[in-house]
Amino acid sequence: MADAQTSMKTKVRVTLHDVAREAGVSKSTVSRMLDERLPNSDSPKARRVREVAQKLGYVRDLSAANLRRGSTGTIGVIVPRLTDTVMAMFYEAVSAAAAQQGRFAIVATTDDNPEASRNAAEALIRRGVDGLILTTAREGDHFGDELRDRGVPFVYALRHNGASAASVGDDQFGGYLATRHLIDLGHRRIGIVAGPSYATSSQGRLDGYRQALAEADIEIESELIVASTFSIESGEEATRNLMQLVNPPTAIFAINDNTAIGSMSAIIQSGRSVPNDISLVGYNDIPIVSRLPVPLTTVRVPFDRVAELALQQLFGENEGGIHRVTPTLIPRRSTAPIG
Amino acid sequence: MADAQTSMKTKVRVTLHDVAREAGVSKSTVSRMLDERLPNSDSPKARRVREVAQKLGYVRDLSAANLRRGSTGTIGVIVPRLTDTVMAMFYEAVSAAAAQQGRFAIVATTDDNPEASRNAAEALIRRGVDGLILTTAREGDHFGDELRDRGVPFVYALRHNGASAASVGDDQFGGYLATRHLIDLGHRRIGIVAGPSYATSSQGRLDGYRQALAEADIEIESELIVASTFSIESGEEATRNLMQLVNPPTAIFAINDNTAIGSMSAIIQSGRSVPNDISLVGYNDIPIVSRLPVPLTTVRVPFDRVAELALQQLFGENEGGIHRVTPTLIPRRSTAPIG
DNA sequence: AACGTTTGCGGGAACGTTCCCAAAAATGCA
DNA sequence: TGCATTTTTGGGAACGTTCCCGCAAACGTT
Repeated sequence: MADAQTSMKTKVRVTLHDVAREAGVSKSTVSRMLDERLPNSDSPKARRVREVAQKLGYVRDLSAANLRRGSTGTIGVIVPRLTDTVMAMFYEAVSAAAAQQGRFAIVATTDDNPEASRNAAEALIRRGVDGLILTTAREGDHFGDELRDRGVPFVYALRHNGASAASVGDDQFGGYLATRHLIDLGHRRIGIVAGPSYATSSQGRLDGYRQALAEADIEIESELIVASTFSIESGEEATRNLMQLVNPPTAIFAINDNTAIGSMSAIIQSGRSVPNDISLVGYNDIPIVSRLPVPLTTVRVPFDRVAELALQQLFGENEGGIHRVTPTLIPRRSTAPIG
Repeated sequence: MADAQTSMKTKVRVTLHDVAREAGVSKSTVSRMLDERLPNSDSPKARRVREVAQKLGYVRDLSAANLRRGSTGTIGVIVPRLTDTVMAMFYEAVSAAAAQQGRFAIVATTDDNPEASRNAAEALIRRGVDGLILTTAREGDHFGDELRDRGVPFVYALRHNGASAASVGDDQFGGYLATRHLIDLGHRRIGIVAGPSYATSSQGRLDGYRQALAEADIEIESELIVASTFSIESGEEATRNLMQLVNPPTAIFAINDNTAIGSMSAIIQSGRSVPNDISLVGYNDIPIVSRLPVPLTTVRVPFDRVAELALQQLFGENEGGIHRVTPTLIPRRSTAPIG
């Protein structure tokens, strides 16, 4: 700190006023010329101002600008945790999409705890975000109403609560794709690690599973549908149960890649192999799964698209309602024709 | 948006002035009573002010406060990518440590591109961060000098550049632990997927490897040391090379968990098994590796400690220099006595 | 009781922008 | 050229805080 004080460069902040003086115009003019929201003119005066600003190393003080403008150009993202690669991917997508609009995304985590979720939102709002993207929707979640009452723009993403505006992947279609793929490979006895009942994402995928089976005239057996969370352990446990059935499935659709990794572990521990004994499909295509010893067949969700849509919904160009983005199946070595 | 406008609550901002009026004191007093940096008194007047503030739903306008205070209480973190779970863990640790100081951490990614790194720093500085934590140090990196000249406080983390202040794990010791563990299990022919030469983290771990071998009077063979990046693919490729040696190693130390996952893949593809044929050690203990079919022995780095130290270095309570945090070995099933 | 010393409080000037508004300059048209 | 209209410009008032400073009240000490 002492260093900074005594450094050569007198660390005086270059202000709008300095630029104005140097360029021989008023600060209002400079402000206008440098306003990134206006189409920037190329009149000689404008050029000159920009040049001078550049030369003096002027950077707008965002605190001051925000205060005056009454908005911060910041959007808040709430995720359960960043160590869940899906959430990291999504946040990066939001961040990129926001940057393209000249906005900045900041993130807070909740560890899937509704209480912490409220705190996180509070922290972000205090920070003055112009809008909130929530990935933590639960079934009977009224958090959105609360935000609406407070006048904070928000949109759900990845999961929805059935009511508020949301941008999500088409989970039912994704679930359909995954299951259909297994059916096409000849499997008739297909288990599903079904995820939690509170999340619309897992429910949607489960619906897709049912739809595909119904379409192929395969009876839906409840013993093949095992609830779980989104965690690896949970996938492992659920799959262990499936493996212990008198008549175990020949294929498994896991609700996401994490649970699929757990599944794979359980399958191998039961002395079976993927895909020879059991075919396995995951969901999300997180980077790691394509590099596993047996690369995982999975469903890819275009998160950048989901992020874009969410932003559009936040900032008006787009209607409310629930927007769904179409996922794609990525076939890999973990699925094979029934042997 | 129309909704927000027409909502019941006239969305007038509650300001310091309103609280002052309601409580019958001046705004200076309110400001003082509500200043979180001062020890908050419990005089009757203070109580009253807090009470009124609470009642009116006052929240300080951070833009205004930041403008006046000249600092934002925000610290910027620059990471290559958040989809690298190590970086996500570290960022979460920083975020938590910052919260404890009443600060807020924001993050920008660089995709390991020095150019993008500069942009990221620029964006964060524009955002008015009080300090920067960089995880992207490279060998002859002069970015730090640049920041110093501009008077921006910063500290390197996880990797360092040999000169500037940094908070890192003790990589040499970690590398020693990993290698020593393999030696203790009877291995004498130990390969290393050595990571890139530009990062002090991988270099340190490699030094630890050498140290352990030297200590055990095992000759260091250059064919057992294979450079790589930090990626899964790279680990896979490096390990493939090791497997093709006339006299392949009986154990491998991979520079991080990602490369270890790649390694495992290559080992299995070569028809060998972990740990029966080859013992394998990773580094970082990212959540997934404990859940792999064969749980991975690895070295755990206390990221919360690293984060704390980094913050201390940023904000003065701590000297510059390079602070090292001691890692621990986490033995799991991927390592076994030589057969 | 008188006098320094601390403590608490309020007025008001910053902080660096943006944006309203009135005035000036440039433009168009007859 | 003269007048109406558009565009550009600068002055100055916000935005909501914090913090300096002066004053009054409370406190101790002799």
